[in-house]
Amino acid sequence: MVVSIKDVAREAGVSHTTVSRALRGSPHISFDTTKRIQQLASEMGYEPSAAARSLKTNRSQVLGVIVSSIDDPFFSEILQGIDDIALQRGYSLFIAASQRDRQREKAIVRTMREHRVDGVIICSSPFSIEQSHHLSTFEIPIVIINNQSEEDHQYSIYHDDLHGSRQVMKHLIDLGHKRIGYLGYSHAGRTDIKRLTGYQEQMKAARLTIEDGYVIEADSSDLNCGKTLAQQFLSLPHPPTAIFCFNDLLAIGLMHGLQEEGIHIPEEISIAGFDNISYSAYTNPPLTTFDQPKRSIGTKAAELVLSILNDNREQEMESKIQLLQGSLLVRKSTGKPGWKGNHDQA
Amino acid sequence: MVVSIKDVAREAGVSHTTVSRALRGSPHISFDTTKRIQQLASEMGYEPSAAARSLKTNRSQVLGVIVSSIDDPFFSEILQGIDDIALQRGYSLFIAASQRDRQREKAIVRTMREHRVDGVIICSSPFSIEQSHHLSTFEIPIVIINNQSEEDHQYSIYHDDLHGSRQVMKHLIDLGHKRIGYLGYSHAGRTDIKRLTGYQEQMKAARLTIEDGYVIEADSSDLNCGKTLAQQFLSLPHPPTAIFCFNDLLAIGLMHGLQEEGIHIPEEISIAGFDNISYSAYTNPPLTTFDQPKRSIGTKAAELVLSILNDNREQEMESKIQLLQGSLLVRKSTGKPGWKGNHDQA
DNA sequence: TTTATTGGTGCACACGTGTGCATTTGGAGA
DNA sequence: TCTCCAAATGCACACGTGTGCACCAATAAA
Repeated sequence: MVVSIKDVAREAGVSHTTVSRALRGSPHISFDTTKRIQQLASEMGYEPSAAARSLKTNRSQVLGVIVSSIDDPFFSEILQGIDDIALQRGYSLFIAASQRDRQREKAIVRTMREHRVDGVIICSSPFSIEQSHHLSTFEIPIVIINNQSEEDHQYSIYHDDLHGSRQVMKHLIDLGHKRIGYLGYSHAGRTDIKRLTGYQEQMKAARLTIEDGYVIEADSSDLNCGKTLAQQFLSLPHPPTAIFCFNDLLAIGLMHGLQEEGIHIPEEISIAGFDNISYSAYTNPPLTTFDQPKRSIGTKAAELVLSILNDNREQEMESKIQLLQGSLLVRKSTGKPGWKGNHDQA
Repeated sequence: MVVSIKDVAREAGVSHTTVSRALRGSPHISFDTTKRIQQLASEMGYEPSAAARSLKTNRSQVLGVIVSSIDDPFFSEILQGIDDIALQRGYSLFIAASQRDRQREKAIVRTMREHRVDGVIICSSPFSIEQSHHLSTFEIPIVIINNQSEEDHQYSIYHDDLHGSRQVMKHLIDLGHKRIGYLGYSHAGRTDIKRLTGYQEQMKAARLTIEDGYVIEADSSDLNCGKTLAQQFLSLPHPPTAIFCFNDLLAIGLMHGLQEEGIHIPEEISIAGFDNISYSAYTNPPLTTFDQPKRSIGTKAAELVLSILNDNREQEMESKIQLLQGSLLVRKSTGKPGWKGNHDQA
């Protein structure tokens, strides 16, 4: 049997009002009564009903989180960050995976609206604008992580992809590479563009030419697209001696595909990833990558939503966009070109 | 402004009762009215308040999911399975990570009780019994995935670890290995015992001796405990020629540690994992492992909770325990012993 | 015309909690 | 003893939804 505030009241011989106040520590209630009721409620196993409270207060104490996919290690680390803050501040999380499926997105948004979620964190590459508008008309604060769409959003957390991309490219160029390829991910709008821009910019700055076929845009960021992509790079007239990948998953897949073709990494081709998911320290060779502060991104996002909720709304209405920076992580998958003799003619 | 059932009623010129019935498709309301009101509600952007409904119906349409850690790839695949069913059946998910921390567990259970979650799926290795009792006194149906504690739980989904462990061991023995080690995970109670049992049983059946130090129990299942463990195995008087690991994360970590010591896999030592997380197909060499049907485990668990909720309670009170089987997945990390000459004396 | 029936709708209350206002109680001051 | 004040508590309503029951109107049956 679920015990309500009235049950406690009956047991304590007071009105439910008194119980309500005592539990919330209202100054109108005498110290003795407060203590006695709190004690009793705890003994009776009372837990306030979030539903009833939320109905009355218009606060659900729930945050919605939308990711593209739960089992993408990149997202799950961000989720951990969000989870930390949420639990600590007494919020629960609705977590749902959009799977980049419009139908699912609609269902998710509907559910979150029904539950009157206090805020939403979107961390899903191509989350449709129309759905987020749908949310915002409900006056639900939304924070977008690494917003991929073209238009800016009022509250966002970004990772500084341009900076990261430059670092990776500088590293490759410093090693002496001249023929560098880029493996992108077409469904990641803005992020892919930033990383590609850094690539192009640094190539230009170093007066290196981007040959035809050096830039490939994958249409999935799974591990398993490595094989075909490897062959695409290898079949070029002058295959690159280094490939900068949009993220670690693609890099690992590509590395695997290249190794299956008998290519030695980094002796013949250097590979660099991006994001630093936990696996990439354990690949063979360990992957050089850019360490994006995923956990911080999660915590910052959660803190931002909560601050929007709790701060003075009027005063804080200016938009808040935060830019976080990571750092280059050099491991063993990158090295000087031609360690083992370069059998292609330049 | 959030629109309520009353706003719709006012607009439609009927009572809120009629609106409530029309939206739920009650047969008492005329077809025309029903259609008209549904249309109007949709135009006005009405979404029923889950809080109010839940208060009245005692159903929150929310399931709680407790995992040890969100960024463990094993759990996240199970989560995907749960998420699929939940979304499809109109349930939302509270997902929380216990991090094997008593304090967090308490907070999670409290939050779930407050929200009057309809059911809970526990998928967290060492979730304390005391907390799940705490939940069950609240009459919340609980399904436990791969229950680790010693006492059985009424509703559970298990993977057949004994079967799996036997398959892996048979594979190693068939390859001709005689000196086989086992790397376990001490915090996984029952699961570790089952896998270890399969190991011991098959060793005995093949009349192989388990030398001192062949069984090591790690106290973490992270990737990064590989190095020290590798040295532990290598420093044995007769190092094993094959090591069966409790799960893929440990196997990958160990493989990495061994490779850092210059050991060739599988030529010098064969490594087998367990679970088949997505990454294990992309290690170098690709990992031989046992494919646990993680997604099915998730969907079965979700379906089980929901069936407990919706079926006739009285009739279905018998306990339901399901046992799912996976299949062996032979990749490249296992091979015949002594391919490259075995420099240890037997 | 009256009565019984049925389909359609509204009234009023309930769910559990929070809050403005009224009420009670106890004690201090006159 | 009476008055006044403040501290402590209870009453009643509200939040948004669902439901038993009563009500009304229209039609069929008598």
